[in-house]
Amino acid sequence: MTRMLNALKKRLARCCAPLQGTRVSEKDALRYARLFKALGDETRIEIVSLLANAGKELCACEIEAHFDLSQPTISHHLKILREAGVITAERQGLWIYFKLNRPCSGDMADFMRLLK
Amino acid sequence: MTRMLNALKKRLARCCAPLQGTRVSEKDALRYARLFKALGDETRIEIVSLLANAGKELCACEIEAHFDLSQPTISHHLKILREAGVITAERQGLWIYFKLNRPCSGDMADFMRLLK
DNA sequence: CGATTATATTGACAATTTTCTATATATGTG
DNA sequence: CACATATATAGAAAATTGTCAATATAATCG
Repeated sequence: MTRMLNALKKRLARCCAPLQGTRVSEKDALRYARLFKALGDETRIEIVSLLANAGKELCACEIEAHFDLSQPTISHHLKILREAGVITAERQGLWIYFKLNRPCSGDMADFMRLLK
Repeated sequence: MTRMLNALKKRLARCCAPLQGTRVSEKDALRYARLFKALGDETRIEIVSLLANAGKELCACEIEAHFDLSQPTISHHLKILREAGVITAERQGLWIYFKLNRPCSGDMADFMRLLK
């Protein structure tokens, strides 16, 4: 068997056919990763579930009251959720109210559509 | 104004009405957090998008070929995705094929339903 | 069996994340 | 203005994560 045939055989033995098609853009990959990173923490999932269950906006102190964590720690988690677009914040006098930003589930739906 | 009235006023000035209803269970919070943590990395999002776009299973070497990362690093990411139930793996001879585990989007749908 | 190839695991290091204490900022009250 | 309260920020320590080089394991081939 010639060397050429060996090379051909090796190519046929490839594990996968070559791929075409495009991957998600780097920009979208970053966007999705940021959203999921924000949700990838047990405390933050519970904050989100608290807001979802309340069905209304809650001030930071109410949220804090449900956790065994310091005020700055909860403030930090709220900031991460806010920056990822999962929640929004609005000051009313002395309090700052947080609520779910429902459009964010649009991003998640986009991602699920990607999965087909 | 008596001290009692002051205390009452303070209670009326509460930022939020007390909450009833139940939060997500701790078990579910962990489950969601693990899923989202797995997806909260740009490389892993791109692996998932690669598999989604290919529309078929891919062996590890094919996946590796799309990244500028070492083989052990990709292997590590594949393991995390596998353990979170995002992908499944099946050995066929020398190669191990990875494919999307579509039921995982059921978990995500559950979470989105939580958000209402 | 020995050699080769594909993938996984180990162990180390660097980067990032979570958490805290201490302090700052913003708003409201007397 | 001084004081109280709600939230944010800074800075540091501890835990977790992403990465790599080296090595191990598993399957195949001769």
